[in-house]
Amino acid sequence: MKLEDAAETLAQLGNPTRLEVVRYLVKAGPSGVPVGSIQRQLKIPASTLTHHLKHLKGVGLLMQKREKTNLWCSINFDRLHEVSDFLLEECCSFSLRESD
Amino acid sequence: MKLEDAAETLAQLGNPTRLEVVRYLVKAGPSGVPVGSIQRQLKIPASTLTHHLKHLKGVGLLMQKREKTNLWCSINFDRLHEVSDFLLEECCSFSLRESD
DNA sequence: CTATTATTTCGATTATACTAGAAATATTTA
DNA sequence: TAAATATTTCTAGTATAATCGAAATAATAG
Repeated sequence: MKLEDAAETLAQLGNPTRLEVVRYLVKAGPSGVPVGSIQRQLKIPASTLTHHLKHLKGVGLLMQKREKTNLWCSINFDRLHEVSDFLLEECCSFSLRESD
Repeated sequence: MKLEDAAETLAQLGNPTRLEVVRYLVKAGPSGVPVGSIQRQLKIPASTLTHHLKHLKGVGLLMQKREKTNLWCSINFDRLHEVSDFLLEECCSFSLRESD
């Protein structure tokens, strides 16, 4: 994962509202949840939510699938792992080398 | 780790320049590196760098220690782990439950 | 004290993000 | 077609962040 991509993804996760959405989607599991449910549960105005979902989708953290009138949202777990891996790979190599 | 704190820390990591600094500090290891070295190596203007270091320090990712005229900077590995753990703890619980 | 090197503060510019109400669009059901 | 529900677009106000040059402030060495 390139630094720029990691930074962009981290930046998107860095907004409290979006991180809350991400956490909610994670709890919802792989099957996901409709936009409207997120909106009602987290009490986020619809237009604000759409805006944030667009951001999450933009960095590949969000997957969407339409079913009838509902748009189901689910987290891209792989992508989430990529980001945490970026931090861990880059950062853990030295954590056991206290001798330096 | 509270969601707000995690979000704030992720946001700070979400700036390309800061993430580059973090990566550089990680490579430098626990002993750290002076501000001036970061500045010259990554070619970041001094005032810009100070600004970003303040941000990193603000969320506890950066530790500083003065030695003579040099201010040595090092990464707080524990804090870095807290953030990645936040993502992993909140996010991995469902990654094995594809049956939902 | 003076010079040198290191780092920070100040100030200003520019850009981008967050938020949400109102209106528009889409999709299904009756 | 009309009504109901779901989601998005439009628009705009407000706030905050990124950037960096110039000047100011340490801190040490000579």
